[in-house]
Amino acid sequence: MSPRALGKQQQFDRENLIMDCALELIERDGIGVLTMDKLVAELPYSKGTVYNHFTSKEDLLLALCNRSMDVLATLFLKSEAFEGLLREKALAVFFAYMLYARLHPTQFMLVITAKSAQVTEKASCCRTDEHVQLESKLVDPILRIFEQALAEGVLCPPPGLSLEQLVFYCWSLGFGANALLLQGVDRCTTRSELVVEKEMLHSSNILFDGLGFQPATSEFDWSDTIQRLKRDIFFEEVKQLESHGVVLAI
Amino acid sequence: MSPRALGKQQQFDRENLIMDCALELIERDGIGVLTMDKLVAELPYSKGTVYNHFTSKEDLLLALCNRSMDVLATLFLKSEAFEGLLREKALAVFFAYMLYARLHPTQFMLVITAKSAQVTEKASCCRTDEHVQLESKLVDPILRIFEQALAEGVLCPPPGLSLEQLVFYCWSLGFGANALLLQGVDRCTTRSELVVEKEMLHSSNILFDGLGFQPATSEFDWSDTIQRLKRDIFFEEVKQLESHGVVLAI
DNA sequence: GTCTTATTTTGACGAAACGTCAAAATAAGA
DNA sequence: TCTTATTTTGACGTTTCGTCAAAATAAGAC
Repeated sequence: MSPRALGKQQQFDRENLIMDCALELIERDGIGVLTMDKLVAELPYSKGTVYNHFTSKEDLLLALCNRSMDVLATLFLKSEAFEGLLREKALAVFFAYMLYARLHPTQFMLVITAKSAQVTEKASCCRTDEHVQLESKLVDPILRIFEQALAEGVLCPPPGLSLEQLVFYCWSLGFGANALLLQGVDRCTTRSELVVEKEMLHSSNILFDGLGFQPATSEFDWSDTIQRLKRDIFFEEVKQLESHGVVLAI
Repeated sequence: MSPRALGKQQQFDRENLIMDCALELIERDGIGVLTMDKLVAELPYSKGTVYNHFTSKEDLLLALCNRSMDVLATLFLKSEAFEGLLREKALAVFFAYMLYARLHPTQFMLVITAKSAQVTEKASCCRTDEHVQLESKLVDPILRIFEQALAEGVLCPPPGLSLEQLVFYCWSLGFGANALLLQGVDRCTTRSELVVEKEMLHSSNILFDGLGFQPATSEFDWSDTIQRLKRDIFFEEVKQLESHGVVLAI
């Protein structure tokens, strides 16, 4: 009597189409100007249909954020699978984070926006649940790398620090650096000469050295690691960046 | 014929009253629910008057953010004036940042909100100018501390890094740590056992060690510095925190 | 004390955006 | 072709933003 429901796949495709369109609008006009009415106007669906998929505008923003986090999680998994020393894998994660921030600046900023109470308060709870799960998915590869490094004895942090704490410091630095650099590129004089990719690597080197992650910066040729990352696992992403006119300074 | 204009002081007081009221509403109901109509309802002024002071809702939010940044800048200046080693002063800055984030969590989060394009796009330009100036005011004390440390030779960072870069790493880490910890306190399992004040200090120690800032963590009793900070220059702030039921874990 | 005039305050109003819901359209099976 | 479960539609009610003409205010002139 009732197999009249929409197929899962069809539903999924449509959600993605809506999100693509929303992202396009945000990239063109800025997030502040995004309007459900405008969105609907550019879509082959009506407002009611859009609201069938997303319970509110904020729900849509968080969905967009989640989709973006999933892309990042994939990059992190690739970093973990990179053939090399554990510290090289950890460096790869930072590199991946930087690549992601440069490739999808709008979506990176969206993560910050989506974290604000303004958004989370109004999003559907299944969407926020999904968000929490994705946070784990992001952190897990880093946790595993550090766990193994501790086990192998190549990571000798100051005593009294837990695994979670170590990962947290990395995450803080990575998030902070990306957030500050992407935001203020044109505005703040203090940052005028800072380039995302350079600072990301310098700061991760300093942090890893501070954590006693072997081999130390001075004992290894990290620029070679970067070249391998660019050539091997992140070839596609780097090419894509270059097609946008961005040539990495490293 | 025309000295009928409002006094500067009077204007200033009223702006502060409006901001106080807005902050109260935000702390009570969340930022997403803040409405100019509600704000006006709780104020002895009319909507037109409020719009005489703030060109838009976003302008008001940025003004609130700026006022808060000025409070933080004062704490940073106190840190710079702290009697002690340069690295102790630098530690004091981190400690001040943490104190501020704990004392005014709403306003700290507001800084993140205010950084989003959503807000900056719609704020008045004199307000955004003020914001840029305040960013400098915040960074300047840190710049001076590091500058002097370099001059005195107690700071020996890896070669090739500029003063600005060093300060930037500190800022990234401080911002990231505060932002992540304040946001996800109740949500993300990864952070469940992390306490703002502890992580702030651990992470700054690691960073400073990585930067070759003398004396190294292992050669000095930093907990004594913290005690002095709590007892001397930040006595008021710590007391205020305790009156809110927060006892620092350090 | 009253009049003039520059300035500020007011709140009703228009525009715009959000989200809803009754009615229309659709499509699968009887 | 008819029935019926489901989806789609877009007009509409509600809320919020920000404006602006009119009213109120206050300082000086006479």
